Amino acid sequence: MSSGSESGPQLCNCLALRQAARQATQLYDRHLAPAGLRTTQFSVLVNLRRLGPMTINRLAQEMAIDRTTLGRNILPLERDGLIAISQGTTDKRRKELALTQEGTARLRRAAKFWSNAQADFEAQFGVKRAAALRAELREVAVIGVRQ
Amino acid sequence: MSSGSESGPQLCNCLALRQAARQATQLYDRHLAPAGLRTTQFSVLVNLRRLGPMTINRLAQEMAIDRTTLGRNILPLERDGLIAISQGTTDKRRKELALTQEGTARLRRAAKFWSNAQADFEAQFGVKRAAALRAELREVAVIGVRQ
DNA sequence: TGACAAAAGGTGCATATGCACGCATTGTAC
DNA sequence: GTACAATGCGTGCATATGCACCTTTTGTCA
Repeated sequence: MSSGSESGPQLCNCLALRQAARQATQLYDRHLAPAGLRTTQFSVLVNLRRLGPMTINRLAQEMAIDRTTLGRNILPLERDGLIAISQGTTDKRRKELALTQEGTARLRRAAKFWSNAQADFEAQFGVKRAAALRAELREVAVIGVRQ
Repeated sequence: MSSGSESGPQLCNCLALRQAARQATQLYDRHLAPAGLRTTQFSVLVNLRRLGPMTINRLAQEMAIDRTTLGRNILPLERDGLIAISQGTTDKRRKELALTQEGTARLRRAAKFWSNAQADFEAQFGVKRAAALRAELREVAVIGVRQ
């Protein structure tokens, strides 16, 4: 190959996405640390509050994450009493995830830190620029859904 | 908060980045699978070919990845004989990573699949649009470096 | 109703990620 | 030359990620 993978200025879309995601995750995680939550955990709680109780499959679809990954991500949250997992009544296969009171409280505390992280990010990257970036990233996420 | 984390259209930059990175990773990994390489592993090999033999710290810095993460990522590559790890002569702390012949061969095989992945991605997202996105993502990665 | 497809979820395996902490080696100053 | 900082790397711990494969439970249709 004359090599399409030479990468001074990073030609691989996937790599560029992963690097950026790693850096952003570190930034947000640092901010969220005082609340005892990781970025992923925070987003699980946020989505449960936003959409109400629901099953693992549904939430996974909502978060564009693999079902089995989410199934494991929620375990620490249950262990810490932030969410409750109950078996479905009509459909015994289902497991309903619901935010607990403690989870709600933790989420409230964490929200402040998340805002700080978001502000930190956007102070460096630009508010409008970030909004535009998110719009593009949404399109990228959709690509995956179609596969 | 009146809630900055409501996320129909995803307001969290970090989450947007992670979701997009996950989807892209799945796409690229599917394409690279026949070569027996993950996206991360492919990029390690690419960087070693591009920059020549070097230490873990140096490569980690080059790839904008945590040193300890990279230290573990290279283990499967060494196990499979794609890279060689040798102790430094002048400085005994150092470990030099180098592409082996087998690694070079594997990389050559994988390059084709990577091109397919890249083409697949850009056919859906747009070539110029992808280039613009990468440029923005590079800026995001730089934010992390400054912390 | 009995066979079979479809859906919800779990598990094993392998890798990816990074923080806190520790160990050995090297560089530096006095 | 010795104390001490700095550097290069490893480990323990916890979480994140997803594929292949499996079990249980529902839905469907003849």
